[in-house]
Amino acid sequence: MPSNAEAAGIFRGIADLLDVMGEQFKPEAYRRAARSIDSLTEDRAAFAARGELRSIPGVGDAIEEKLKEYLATGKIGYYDRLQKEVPAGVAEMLRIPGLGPKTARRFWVELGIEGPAELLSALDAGRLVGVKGFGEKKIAQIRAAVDASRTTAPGARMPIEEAYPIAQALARGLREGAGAERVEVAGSFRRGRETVGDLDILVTSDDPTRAFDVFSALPEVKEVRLRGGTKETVLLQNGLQVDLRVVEPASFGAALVYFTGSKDHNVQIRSLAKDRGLRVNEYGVLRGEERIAGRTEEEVYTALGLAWIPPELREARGEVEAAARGPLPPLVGESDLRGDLHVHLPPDADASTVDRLVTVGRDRGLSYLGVVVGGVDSRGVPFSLSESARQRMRAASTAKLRLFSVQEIDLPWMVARSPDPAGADWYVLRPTSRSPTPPPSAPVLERVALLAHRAGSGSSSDESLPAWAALARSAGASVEVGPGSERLDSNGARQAREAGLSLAVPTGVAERANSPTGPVALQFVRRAGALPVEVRNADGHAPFSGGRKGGRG
DNA sequence: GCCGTTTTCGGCCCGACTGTTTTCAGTCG
Repeated sequence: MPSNAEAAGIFRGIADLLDVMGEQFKPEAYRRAARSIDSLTEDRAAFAARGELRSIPGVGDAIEEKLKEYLATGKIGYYDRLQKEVPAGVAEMLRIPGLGPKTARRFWVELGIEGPAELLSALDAGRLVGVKGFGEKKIAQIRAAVDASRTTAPGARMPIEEAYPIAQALARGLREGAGAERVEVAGSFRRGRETVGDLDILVTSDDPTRAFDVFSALPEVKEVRLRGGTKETVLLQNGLQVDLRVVEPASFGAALVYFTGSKDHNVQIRSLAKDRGLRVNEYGVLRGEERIAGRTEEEVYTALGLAWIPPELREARGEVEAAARGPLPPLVGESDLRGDLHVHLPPDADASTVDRLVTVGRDRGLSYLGVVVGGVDSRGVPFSLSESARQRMRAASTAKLRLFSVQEIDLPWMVARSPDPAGADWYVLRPTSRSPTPPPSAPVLERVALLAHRAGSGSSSDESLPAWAALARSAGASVEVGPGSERLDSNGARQAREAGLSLAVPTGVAERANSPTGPVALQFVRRAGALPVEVRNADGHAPFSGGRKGGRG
């Protein structure tokens, strides 16, 4: 079955080839369609079946025809024809940073260079020397970029939970060292995308040079790529690229909107502004030369006649139209969380671990915690919380913060042995590698609060999800959303939500203070558009709290 | 190639940065 990602990939390939051929607007049109198809939560085929391909933003007559052709034959003739016109290597040269379609075309047409390898030998042979527009620096720059692109995978994206501590450290370094009043990490990081390609950091400072100096000297930074009056680009030790921009306070909101994106969201609000005789850029909303908004994001959206839109929703999926109609319903937020259904303590947890958990839980304003007291670990080995920790759970559970015991069950294990009914207040079902999809006759237990379902590795269509959804529904269980291999990503969460399932968010309450789990999980459910009422641990009641006393071990 | 509460044709975001330039082209985000 051809996937959305494959179709999007072909359209990107078409865009690259058209770029090299010197087309003006078609490449962007194909890329826009590709982005749109990539972000679909429903398989494209389902749209085709209902004749709704045209409802996908960026898909018109021509691209609809090509999608239909792809669905029917698995190929797109137009792409095949283009590939015959342009050598594959010419489009490959676009992957080299700093080398765009104009240059690739010139190399190909004027110098007969048909790919990165030939480019390298041309450089070695000195064939670029004396060519108009190619000075000494430019040639050195191209060589460095070609060399770098052979060793590092271009376009590699980093999981957001991996980027999170790095972003926190950079922001902290800027706050402490550069005296920046406001520091905000924008880009896809702020939108809570599963992966980030780079980081965009915005700061306010009246001394940009000092901010750049401080930033370049942070231990995470490997080298400075470029530095101008308002912007610096660096490469981190781990290969991640980070852009730092210094903006004045009167423009901070506009810059935040601009650099948070997404690209398609920005395009949409710009065209909206144009309709109203306004202009939006990273400095503000302008009527003629007069800046009418820019200090805060709210100001910017209001000036455009829009309600403020949470960053997680800024993907040009209808959020602009909704914000034009009025305020958006508030998405689930940190302050809505009442408890955690699924808290893991470390293997050596004792009474003092429980005490620390209680302190953090109280500080976070939570009113219940379901602590895992036993189950099977990822290797299939049974584990059990120590007796001293269990005793402290019973003692420390209060009306204000109740502690519940949770038993984890993985599916084959559950089929083989029924769990001790007295052992837990509720259960968490965990799939294992041995049970990718539940059997139709999977037994249904009582008091299953949570299904920790493996995410479809970031793909937008997860074929096993319907089976898991059916199991969750029949068990009355919620599905866990968040980073990691046993939780749904935001696409999965959106699908689950559209299927009417309730969601659950880990709080990261038992993890170290700057752990990404809680904040990233919250971003994922928000990207799925979840309201507090759709999130089980945000609805004010502990699951099954009426029937049993907490703290049984 | 897409799109439209002014348009079915004529637009298509726009500013920063770099390098090779004497006023700009290319790339990037």
